[in-house]
Amino acid sequence: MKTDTVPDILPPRGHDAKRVSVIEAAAAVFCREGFAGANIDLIAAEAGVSRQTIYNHHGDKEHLFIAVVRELAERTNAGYFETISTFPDQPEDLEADLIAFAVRLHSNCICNRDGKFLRKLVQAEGERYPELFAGWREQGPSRTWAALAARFARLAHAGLLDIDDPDLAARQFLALINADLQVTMMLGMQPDEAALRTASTNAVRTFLKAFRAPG
Amino acid sequence: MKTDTVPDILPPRGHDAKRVSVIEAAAAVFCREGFAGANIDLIAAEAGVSRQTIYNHHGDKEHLFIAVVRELAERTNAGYFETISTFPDQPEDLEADLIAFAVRLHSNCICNRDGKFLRKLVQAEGERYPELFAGWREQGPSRTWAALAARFARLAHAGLLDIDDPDLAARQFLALINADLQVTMMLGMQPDEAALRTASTNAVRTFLKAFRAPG
DNA sequence: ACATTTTTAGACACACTTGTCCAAATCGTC
DNA sequence: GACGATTTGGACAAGTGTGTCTAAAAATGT
Repeated sequence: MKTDTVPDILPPRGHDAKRVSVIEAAAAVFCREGFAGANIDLIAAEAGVSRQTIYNHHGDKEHLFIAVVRELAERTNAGYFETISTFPDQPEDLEADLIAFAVRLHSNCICNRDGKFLRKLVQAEGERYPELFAGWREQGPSRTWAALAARFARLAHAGLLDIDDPDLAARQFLALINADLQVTMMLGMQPDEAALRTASTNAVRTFLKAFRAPG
Repeated sequence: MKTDTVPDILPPRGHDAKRVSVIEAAAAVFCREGFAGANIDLIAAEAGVSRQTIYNHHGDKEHLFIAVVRELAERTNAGYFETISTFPDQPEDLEADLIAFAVRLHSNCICNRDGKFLRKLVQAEGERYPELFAGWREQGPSRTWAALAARFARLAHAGLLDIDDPDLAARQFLALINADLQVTMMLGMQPDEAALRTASTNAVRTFLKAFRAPG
């Protein structure tokens, strides 16, 4: 008879803890050093794990890399959907609510650890793993953009916005969000809260000048 | 007595030709493989030059990399200024002229070989060479944004646009320009002419909805 | 044509990494 | 406490890449 206090996840506990710790460390090192420059010994040390354990779990460097990207993509994707679910569908103050939403988007998705890592890995190694990143593109940006577009379409339907092409509006919203932070992010720096608010405010103001429904 | 037919550049001809050929090949390989993954033998082969020549010219891998970034930054910068000098200061058809300008910006600066390479190198290795990329930032984006902002300010002064903060408008113009091509560029793909036109048209239409002067 | 500089090809030492193997230690569970 | 599975550390072979050195070949300028 099984005395499962809780139907725990299949693999045992310590095993799993090490697994995520490896992924975490590998993500950091792959990002810092690139695929070729990443050193498995260093990843092992940073994960607090022996090198052999990494080989036990993932086989070789390439499979480890793939596992890292999949994990990051999954998390980042989940973060996007969760944040988009807080979109202001019935805003009291449209501008303020959209600004707050943009700030959430930044801190939960674009500027957080996983988001930054994933973006960097896509840019650096995208051409080396076409199928891997094609998959990311379809599961990630395509879906999240569509989700965001649906929310904007709803605001338009409610008469608050004047939007022809909701998909385009969603893309432009995201582009404007990033306008002030492009270079900062490019160099791997972390903008502070104030910068996030400023960037979001600037973006939303311009977005509303372009798309706010007349009247 | 010197019979200089033309006051040629100081270093001899073949020497210089090899120098640029090395930079060219190195740029390509550094971008494809990253700094750590780049192989000097491969660069030499791709440049049609012996490995020793590279060491003669640049000393070691790191100095070669620095030379590549400097060269790309210089060229890209020059391209930006040249293209910005074609900004429509006295437009006949504001929308059409701005769209054409945006297309030029894409094909001469953002999507061309040097621009793509430089962006990728900044993103991949920016954290490893803080001073190098800090220099790029000041000589590049800062200056080009200011130059573009000045042009927008002029259009505003002429009563064609309604702009509070020309610097912000310039950043947002560039951000909108890229809105449709973000993912494509991220994966290192080259958008075709039609995509460039579409992206530029979408961007300029929204930009003008936000900033066109009333009346 | 000659003198000087540059380039070339190859060999070389050295360091570093990956991935494997194995015996001992540790962990989780009954 | 004992059992099986996992982890560990260390040694190891094989491959790869950097940077140096050399002598011969080519190019350059006068």
